[in-house]
Amino acid sequence: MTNENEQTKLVTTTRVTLFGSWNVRSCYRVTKRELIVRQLKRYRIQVAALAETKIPDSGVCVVNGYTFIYSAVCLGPEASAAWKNSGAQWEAVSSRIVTARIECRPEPITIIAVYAPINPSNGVKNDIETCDEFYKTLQATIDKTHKSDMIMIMGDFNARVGVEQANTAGGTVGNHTIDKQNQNGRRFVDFCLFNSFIITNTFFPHKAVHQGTWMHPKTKQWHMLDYVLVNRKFRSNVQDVRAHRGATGGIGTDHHLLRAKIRLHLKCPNENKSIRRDNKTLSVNEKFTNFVNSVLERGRHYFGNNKSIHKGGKEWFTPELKEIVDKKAKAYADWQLHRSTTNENKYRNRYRTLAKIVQKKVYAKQHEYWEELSIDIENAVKVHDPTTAFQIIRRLRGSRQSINHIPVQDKNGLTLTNSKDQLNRWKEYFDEMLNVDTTINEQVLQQIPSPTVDDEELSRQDAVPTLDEVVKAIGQIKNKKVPGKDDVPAELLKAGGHYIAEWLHEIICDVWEQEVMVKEWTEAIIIRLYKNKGDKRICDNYRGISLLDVAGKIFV
DNA sequence: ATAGGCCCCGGCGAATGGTG
DNA sequence: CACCATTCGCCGGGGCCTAT
Repeated sequence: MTNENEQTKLVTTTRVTLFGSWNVRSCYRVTKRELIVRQLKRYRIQVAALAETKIPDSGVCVVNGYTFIYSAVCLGPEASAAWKNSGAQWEAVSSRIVTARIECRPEPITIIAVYAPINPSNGVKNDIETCDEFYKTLQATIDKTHKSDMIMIMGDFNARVGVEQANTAGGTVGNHTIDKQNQNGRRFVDFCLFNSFIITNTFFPHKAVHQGTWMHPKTKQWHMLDYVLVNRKFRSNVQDVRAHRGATGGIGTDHHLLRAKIRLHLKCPNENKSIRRDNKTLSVNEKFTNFVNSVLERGRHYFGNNKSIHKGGKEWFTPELKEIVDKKAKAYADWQLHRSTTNENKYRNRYRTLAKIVQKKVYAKQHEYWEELSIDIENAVKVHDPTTAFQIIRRLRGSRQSINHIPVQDKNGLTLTNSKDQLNRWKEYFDEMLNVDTTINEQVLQQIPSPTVDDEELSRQDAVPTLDEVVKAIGQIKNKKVPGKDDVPAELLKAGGHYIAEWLHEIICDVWEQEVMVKEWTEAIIIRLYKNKGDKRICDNYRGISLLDVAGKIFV
């Protein structure tokens, strides 16, 4: 899909893969994500490190074939395949650092996407501490990588590398710098020296406009703040690094896209081994991942923050919208061209009006899709559940023993270690919700009249809560207003009522039967499911309720 | 039985606060 | 200064209650 035509023919083993580093200043909304993907596609970037995504959680989602490992890495289709092929490892070390490992030729590559703290202004203690912490974490992360790997650290370092460092820094810094060093810059170069990384940006001669990635709003000076680092021994693999200004206007950001040409070959499977069919051979975790993928992603659910979950996909981005976004991008380019001329204001205003229109339209679109979402969920649940999701759940449930008995090997591989953070986070959510809603908790629990039949049922068959019970619980919640909050789930329940209930039931069954670990997983699912509604209030309530549901069943 | 009032909510723009 | 997310405040619609 990308660069077959030119490079592949030359030398097959050394295909060029394009890497990007981009401060996108939010990829909070899925609309924004799609815009980003669009630009990445345009620049044929397979692996991108995004900075300032403003996504508080970590996790994985897919947009138009691009895999977002948020909060910071975005993988193109091929890279995604290669990544999945090599075990889909990722880790959100901190909110500022995300790593992913991909099998490549000649060496596996560890990508570290970073977003460094801003330059501490005149020794403010807090800032310095965050910087220290950041570099400490980064160092620790590097220490953990495979020694033979090619390591690429990409991202917004908020550091300025000085001309004067080119000579002193022992080959770490090239001759093509544009800045005076600042405090972060010093730290940054020290760090590179220590780990023998090279700052690839500075090795390639370009026009100044193709080097700077960010313009200081006041001084109008362009600075090089985004960097691509690579370990020294892989220096020769880097063919070029430069900034591309064209991508900036398409999404609202003030940073330019930094693109690196790296000579390496992504090891993707010739056929993306049909993911869902061969379940037998899959480990539990893979099953789980598949489950999440197939169900959540199929329904196009994006989780991450309560507002940003909705179906993504093809249709919202209409030609009309596309056109206007392009127009906006063009307007931005024009504006940049006329900076500090008499006409600047004209171009600026044009850009601004266009930007406003785009914002409005995109927003409208998004809302349309939220509207459709309930239907979407219903369909997803209705159509895909019986065939895939439910099966997977059952299989999951069926392989309960294996979950319990399978040694660490199965669990540790990818999902567990890497998403430890996530699990903890979900747990936090869980705890939080429970704590916050304790009052409601009681009320709701009282409302659930603990049907006697169900008690028998419970003890009789597998001690699972029955579907009835779930339905009833939901019904109760729906009918009866919870004081202080409103009877929100009605909508969603109306849309997906029965199926949702079944779904919940399945999950609760799992929760009921299985160990803590799995419980947390399923809770995660539940949370995500209910976060899908998009609206914050609904989310909160629903999530609360669903958790209460689970909690009620489990703990009472 | 119907009309009118009240309340609640979602939608939307403007203002605000925070960030680089 | 530009951008982003959030909040505030206003408006209009619909449901529900009540008064005639």
